[in-house]
This record gives sequence, structure tokens and C-alpha cells, in this order.
Amino acid sequence: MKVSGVDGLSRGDLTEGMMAGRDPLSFIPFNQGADERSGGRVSTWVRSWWKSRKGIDFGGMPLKAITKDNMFELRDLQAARLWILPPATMEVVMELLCEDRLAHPQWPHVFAVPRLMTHFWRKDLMKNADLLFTVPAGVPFWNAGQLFEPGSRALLQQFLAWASNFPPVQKCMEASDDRFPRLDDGEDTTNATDLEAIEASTTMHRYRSARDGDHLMGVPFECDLCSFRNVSGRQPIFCDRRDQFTLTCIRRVQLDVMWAREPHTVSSNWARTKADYQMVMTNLSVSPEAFLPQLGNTELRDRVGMGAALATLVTSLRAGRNSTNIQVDTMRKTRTWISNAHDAGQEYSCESVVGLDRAKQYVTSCHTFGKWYGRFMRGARLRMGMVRKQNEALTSSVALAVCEVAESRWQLSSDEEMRENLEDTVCFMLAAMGAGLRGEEVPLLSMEGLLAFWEESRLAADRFVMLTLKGRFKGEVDERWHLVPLSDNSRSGLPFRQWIGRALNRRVHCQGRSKGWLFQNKQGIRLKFGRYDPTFRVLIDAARALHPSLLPDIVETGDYSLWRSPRRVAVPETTNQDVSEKVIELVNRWRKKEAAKGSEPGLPMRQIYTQCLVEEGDVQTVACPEATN
DNA sequence: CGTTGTCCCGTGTCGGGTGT
DNA sequence: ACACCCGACACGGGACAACG
Repeated sequence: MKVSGVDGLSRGDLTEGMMAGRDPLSFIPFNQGADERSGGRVSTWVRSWWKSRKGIDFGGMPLKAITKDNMFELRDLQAARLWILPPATMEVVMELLCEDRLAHPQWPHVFAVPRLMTHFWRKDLMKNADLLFTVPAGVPFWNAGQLFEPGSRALLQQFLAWASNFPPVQKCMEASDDRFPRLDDGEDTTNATDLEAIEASTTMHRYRSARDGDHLMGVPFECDLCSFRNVSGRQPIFCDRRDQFTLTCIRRVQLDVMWAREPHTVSSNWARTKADYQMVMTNLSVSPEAFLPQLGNTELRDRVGMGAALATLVTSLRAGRNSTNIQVDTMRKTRTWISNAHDAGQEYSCESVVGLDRAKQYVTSCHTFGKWYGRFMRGARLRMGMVRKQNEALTSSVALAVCEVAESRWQLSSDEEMRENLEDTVCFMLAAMGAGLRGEEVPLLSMEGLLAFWEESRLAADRFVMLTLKGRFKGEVDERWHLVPLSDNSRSGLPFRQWIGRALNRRVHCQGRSKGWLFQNKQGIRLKFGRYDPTFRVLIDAARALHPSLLPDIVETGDYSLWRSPRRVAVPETTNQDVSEKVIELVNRWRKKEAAKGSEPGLPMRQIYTQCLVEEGDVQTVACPEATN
């Protein structure tokens, strides 16, 4: 306004801009179409998505630009129309457009015009357009690969409809400011030469752009703009930071949804679609709408759960412990609370499906249970990958070395407190290892149970230690006894009886205690594995010092914990020793229906415990009470 | 002491991948 | 391109460490 001289004129300044004699059109170019103003880039861009990658025109119809030379000869034009004329001509152009649509309804129209002199065209065009994109100035207009470019243009007729061919998603790339975590972040594979690295480098391009046919993979696809309107209920403001970021997130979500399917799956589906369509059209008298589904969403509504997906996605920007961003496992908790909250709210549904021999199934309208959201989670998971830091497995050789170190320290020490600490720690480790227990399960060892079997098992022909756990285990609804016998002569030679015997001896004879938990403090509170972890790590360190070749250098002592280390070895070692799967499962969980189940703690243990079966490796199994009674 | 992040598990289902 | 098989993964909750 200032440069043009309009501002100055209002204050009597007659020497600026137009008043100084400069051409008014140099300030407001009514005489230039979108192409002239962009140096031809608008029509180049339109043509880029009008043709498929193989160079086939959308709907088989070539796109012809309408110019001042042919705009009055439309009856002879056998092509789709690209209206790309200056705003100053719009009054005439709109008349011609309406006339042409009446006369030749079969031709699609693409309309691009700078947003000037809008009174001539905007109202009519909005009425006629099937799709309308309006973007104010100041937006990064020419970013390569932006599917939904700015500019003011209307796409008339048949673009999304059944007309002749599905419109492929042409170029839909992740936003330039997409900073969402990717598994391959930080890996430079651009100069890779060996096969493996080249293979990995292809993943650099995964998740970054959509592929032909991605919009037909079984879940709804709507463009970023529609999605934005669906979740916010308004048009985006392109200069608004939050709106921009929301659009970035929407693009990320869309790509994640698409990349839940492998490229080959998408391309086969797409190829099949096209091939079948061609075959039907050549051989049958069937109209396309008879077998092609209508695409798009007629309502302004988030029908897929874009809102929930966005909420889930932004959490992934939070900082994680293992890597820069949080893990997928952490991210997906958003889903959990949303579905929980959903059922807590108005949309709760009482409907359920009850199978005769299976769990109930519930009907829900929650988006997070939908197919689309599932795809999003899958895509996001694939993109993010996961970084896991698990407890190191405690092999029996390491455990033996720990026992060796503990034994010598125990023998040398006269400090009863230290001795007790050693006993408890080693006892904890052996019980966890022998029975494949998790760190939180070992404290369920009960004094009453242990003592009840102690003498008898010592005198038996095949000597063993009976571990007796009392409590409610994962997945169970009531308290039960769980009995696991550990052989005195186990293959690995772990001294179960020696250490458990020491611990029991101290409790019974020194402390006068024969009831309660094996691991409890003076107040009778059950102790957790964390209580013994420091001592356990000290013993590991000492064992390492004693046998330097015991562990690889890369393993850190901190990787060991009584939480999972003893249990992690149960799988590899038992597998190596050909222990039957049933036995593993039995010992791991005691839950196989036809095998041993625990029993109510109220019953006398004599009934629960029937006999020890064949020894297999370090573990023996208990016959199931139901089976024997 | 509450919150956040991580690790882990058992189970059932279906669609992707593979072989021809 | 077709036929078929099997394995990967979602799901929710439990547990605990680190942190504020």
C-alpha cells in the first residue's frame, strides 16, 4: 500500500508510486496468471500430478491449458481443461467455464488463479468445485514434493470420483520439519558399498514418502487439509506455528498409516486394481460405480481417530532413556488411556459377544481400536524401532563362580550380619535360577512350606529341595501354593541345598522364626529383590576378578540384576538340554490347563504335593493335583 | 511420595510373505 | 500371479527405577 502510493495519497502525498506515474499493474498484477507470476511452475506442478509415473494421463484425458487464444473455441477441445488465466479476465472466464460445463460435462477442470479480483470468481467457483485449496501468501510455495501445495486452485469434477481411474497419491513426502524419531537416525549409509549397508540404506527412504496405491490399502485416506479440518473444525492458518506443526504431524501420521504395509504389498494391490479395472471395462457392460467404491469423506468429522493418533504421535518427541526419544512401548500408553477414558465416557457400550469357550468380546466405538489407528501404530512402530537394554542372562557357570566367591567370603567372615547378607543374596539367586523365577516372584517363598518339606526331601532317595511359593501369581485370581523341587544333584552342580539350608538354619535356630516369608525384614514386611541387588553385583564383580574369562568385556556388571538375570537363562539352558516344552512351560508358569495348577493355600500341602516326576536337567516337575485325585 | 519411563509377559489372530 | 502357511504382534497390566 505504501509503495504503491495509496497510503500517501490519503495524506495528500502525490509523489509516490502510482501517483508518481508508475504502472499500477506493477504493484498489483491483475494482468498476470498463476503461471506468469510463478515462472511457469504452477502448470508444471499441476501436470506433474496429472500424469502417472508411467506418463499416463489421469483418466486417459490429456490436460490442455486454456489461453486467450483458445478460450472461445472450447467446443473443439477434446481434453481436460487447465484454466490458468489472469484475474482480470475472470469475469469472462467464469461465464465460459459455466457454459463449457453445461455443454461438455464429461471433461474435468483444473482451475488455478491468484487470489485477486475475487468478486469475479470466488463465489461461483466455490459452488462448482469439488475440491478447493486456498493458501495465503508467504507460504513456502515451491517445496519439492509437497502434495498439497498452496496457491488458489480448484479441482473440478471427477478428481476423487469414480470417473475412470483412481487417482494415485503422486508425491506425498514427509514435511521438511519432520523431526520424529526414526530407527536409522544417525546412521550414515550414503557411501555404503557392502551389501548389508546398501540394504540398510534403502531403509533411509522408508517412511519418507507415500507410494502409488497407498490410498487404497483398506483404511480411509484424506488429505492433510481435510484431516486438519476434521480435527480442528476450521481452516488452518498458515502463518500460525501450531497450525503448521499440526499439519506436519498429520503428514507424519498419514505416512505411518501407509507404511504399515510393505511396498510390495501396496504395489501388488495397486497393480491388481488397475489390471482388473481395465479387464472389466474392456469386456463387460458394467458401469464403474457398480464395482468401484466411492472414496472420500462427505462429513467434516474425524472418523478414523486422527485426533488420538496425533496425541499419540506428539508424545514420541519426549526424551527417552535408552535413546533420544521415548520407546514405542512408552508412546503407546496414550492409546491405553484414551481407550480407557472412552469407555468411561458417554460412548460406553454394553454390547458384547460371548463365545462358548472363549473370553467375552466387547463392542466399542473407540477410534483407537479401529483398523486405521492400528495401522498408524504399526507404521510408527516400524519407523521408530526399539532400543532395549535387558538384564544380562546369568549362566550357570557365572552362578557357580558367584557361589564360589560367596562361599570363601562366608567361611572367612566372622561378621554374622555380613554372613546373613551373603546367605540371603545367594539364596535369592539360586532360587530364582533353579525355578526360573522373576525377581518379584522369589519373595513369595514361604517359611512354613520350605520347612514342611525340608527333612523329608533330605532323606529321600533322590535328594531335592522343595521350593514353596505362596501367593497370587500373574494372571491368577486367588492365592495358591506353587511347588518346585530342585535336585541336589543337578547337572550344573548348583549348591541349592547348601545355601537354602544356611538361610533356613539362621532363621530357625538363631532367630527363632519358622513362619512368614523367607525374605522379610524385622517388621515382617516382605523384601524385594532390590534389597539384594547391590550384594549380588558385588559378588558378580568378585567372580569376574577371580575368573577374568568368565564374561565378555563388553558386558557390564550393571547389566546384571536379580530382577531378570536368573530367569533369562532358563530359556537358553533348558532348550540346550532338550527339556520338553511342557516342562519348561510348567515350571515357567504352572498354568497349562491340563498340567499342574497350584492349589488353594488352605488345603493341607500333603494333598497338593504328590510326587516328583523324572528329573530333567535342573528342574523336576510336580504332578498336577487334579490329575491324580 | 507421585510421576514417568522401561521392561516384561501370555495369548490369540490374521494377513503378509514366500515358494512355485 | 497364485496358493498356502506360519509367525509376528497387539494388548493391558504388573513391577520397579529414576527423578522431581
